[in-house]
Amino acid sequence: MPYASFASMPCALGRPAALLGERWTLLLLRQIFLGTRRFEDFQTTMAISRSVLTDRLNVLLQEGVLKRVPYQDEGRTRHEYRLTEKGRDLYPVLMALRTWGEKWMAPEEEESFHLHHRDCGGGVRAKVECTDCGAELTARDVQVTARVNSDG
Amino acid sequence: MPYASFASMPCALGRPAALLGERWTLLLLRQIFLGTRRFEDFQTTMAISRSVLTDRLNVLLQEGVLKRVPYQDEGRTRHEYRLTEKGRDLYPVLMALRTWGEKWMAPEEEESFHLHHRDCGGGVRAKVECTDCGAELTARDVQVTARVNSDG
DNA sequence: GTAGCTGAGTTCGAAAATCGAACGCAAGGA
DNA sequence: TCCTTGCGTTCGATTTTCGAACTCAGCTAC
Repeated sequence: MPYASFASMPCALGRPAALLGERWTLLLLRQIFLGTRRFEDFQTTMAISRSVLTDRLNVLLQEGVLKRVPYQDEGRTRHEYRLTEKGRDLYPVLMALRTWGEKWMAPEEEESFHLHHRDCGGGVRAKVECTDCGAELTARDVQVTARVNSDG
Repeated sequence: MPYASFASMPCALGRPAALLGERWTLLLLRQIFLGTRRFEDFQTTMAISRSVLTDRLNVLLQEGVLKRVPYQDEGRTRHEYRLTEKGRDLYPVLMALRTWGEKWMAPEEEESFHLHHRDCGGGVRAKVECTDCGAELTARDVQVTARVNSDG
């Protein structure tokens, strides 16, 4: 099975994992959540090759994570890449990565940007909870039950 | 900047994004959370090439996400790959991916495996919350403030 | 002891992905 | 008309990945 065919695997975790697990895609989404919207800015801040950047943007457009939005730049029409609702909904994924990174990959008190709740100024944290009782869950609290096939 | 050098970028989101954004790594973690622990089983269930599997396992070992644990198999000692505490802490990342996948990438009522809270049987969901007031947050509720440099 | 089996890699040539530098192009402006 | 800018495309060189074969250690059977 080539890597690309995971895009059609029957698993609600596997498909996103394959999509976002392509090289550059997570870093690209990070940059977008930080506010970058233009081809040129992605290319210079990430130092990604232009052809790969084109490809990754197109994949995310096709998946409906991004959309191209026209805007006026000194009288002429240009386009920028913006998150769709589907794309904005990836926020918990990025925040979960950041929460993990702060706990396990931060060398010291480094913090290149700070996030806080607009309303109350509090910090931001990803967590997993039970939809029923509301308890916060870890891997140990969750039972996996296979439904269709063993590779889930 | 080659892709690999993101491993040392000064960003608590960028470093994990670069680490888990390597091809196969997210799918490998998914497989581990589903219970796979042995080289041979990874190789056959994921259809990844053996050399790349070796490389990805070694990276995760080196990062302290996985550990090699000896066990007895018909009298002889073998090793299996298991999550460390750091690795188990990636659970919210995987759950955030799955929560997103169920909402946005599920073709129908497909569900290849089911997750539920051991104690009460409820469903499992990732979310982002304010550490202060406890409110559930979306990207729009969060303010980003640069600290060191603009590329975050 | 020696032949076979199995899990866990390693090796290596072919194919695919990525890089980086140059090129193309459309829409203004000078 | 020529210049600039943003946004790609193209293409040869390099790096990754693939896939099949090979190695090796520890057992089992004979």
